[in-house]
Amino acid sequence: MNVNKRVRRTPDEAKHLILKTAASRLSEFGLEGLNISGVSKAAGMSHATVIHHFGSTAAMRQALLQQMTEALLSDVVLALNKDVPPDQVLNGLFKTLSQDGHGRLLSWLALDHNLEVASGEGNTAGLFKNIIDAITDAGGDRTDAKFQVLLVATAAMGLSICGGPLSSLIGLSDEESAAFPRWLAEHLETLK
Amino acid sequence: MNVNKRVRRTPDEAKHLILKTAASRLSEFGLEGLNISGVSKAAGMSHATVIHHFGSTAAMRQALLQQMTEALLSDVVLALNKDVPPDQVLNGLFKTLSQDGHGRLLSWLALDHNLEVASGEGNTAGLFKNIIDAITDAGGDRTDAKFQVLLVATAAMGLSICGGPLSSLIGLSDEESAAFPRWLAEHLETLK
DNA sequence: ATCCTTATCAACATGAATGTCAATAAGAGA
DNA sequence: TCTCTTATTGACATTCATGTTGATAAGGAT
Repeated sequence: MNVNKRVRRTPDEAKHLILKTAASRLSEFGLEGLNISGVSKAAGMSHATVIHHFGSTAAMRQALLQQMTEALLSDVVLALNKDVPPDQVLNGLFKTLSQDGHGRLLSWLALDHNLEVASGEGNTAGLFKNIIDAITDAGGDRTDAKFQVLLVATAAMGLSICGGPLSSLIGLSDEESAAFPRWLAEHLETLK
Repeated sequence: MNVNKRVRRTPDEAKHLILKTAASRLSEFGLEGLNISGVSKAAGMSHATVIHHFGSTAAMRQALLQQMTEALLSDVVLALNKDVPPDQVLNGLFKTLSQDGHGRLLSWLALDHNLEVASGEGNTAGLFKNIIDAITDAGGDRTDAKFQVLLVATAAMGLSICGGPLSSLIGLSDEESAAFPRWLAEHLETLK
């Protein structure tokens, strides 16, 4: 028979394992899967352990969503910093927002009012300002630039949330769906 | 003192009151506010009454989401049936999807996998086909038309979910935000 | 080896949500 | 007025998630 050997992780290992499991459950079951009992069971530990490391369910949620938010911001910054040609800024923003469930994260944050938004202390506003500056520098009206950013951001979010079902409803083949970002990028040029 | 007189509603009245309260709580607290105890308390009745009329929490949710889905489809059909000029089809679709929390409804349905989608038994696909036909009839490539529909639908959803926060992050004034749909409609023309 | 920190867990207590049941009363029809 | 249907409710049982506590053991330090 099996002697129940007790595993002992470092605090960092434990937190990483827990957050990894929580992220998996979030994408599978939605926000309602983000509870201590479910996550602890899925991670193969007792729920008391999770509470020991995070303190409460709310704190665990907060930690996961903050981690995801930081990943999102990091990706956005990455997509913009490596001297991207100005005419590719919107394309990069779109691709980033529609990747890795970033759009879904934003939706969860926006749809659930009781989630405290772990916004990057205002530097996100500066981020958008940079994007708009980049577009405007290439020539064009400032309001037009803002509208373009808004269009790209909202479209990327919508696509990230239910792009699959929408594509099949509309009757887009897989190849066509894959070509959509390129189409959008090309036509954003003509918008200027 | 007040003799607690017991109100007696018709089944339809009761169901309408419950669903109305549930809708209010849904928009205020998100999906987690859609439980029997909260709704019954907000509606001023015992939770046993809600169970009597709907049977279970899941059934109540189902009823509400189905009602909202029907309202959404009805609005979309309405926006298209009244001999809309073809060049206004996309504009109408956008306005409809970004109104009345329709986009948020679609997000909830898409984000929460355990919600059985009360889809309109495939007639939604026909609906989109009509839209695309209308655009293509006015002249234009079919794939382009599909892309336009996808862009409009996703943007409307994204705007409906977090248009407010995004607008302020981007630095759009209220007047500018209000002008966005018109801007999009005008520039959709140039996409053809 | 021995000690010490602490990650882990079982057991308990608590509270909230769900669903059941029998009793009550409101209103319609005879 | 009387009867019958049933909407409504309080009380109860059950399940589940949360958080606490004391005990245990894993692993590093001395």
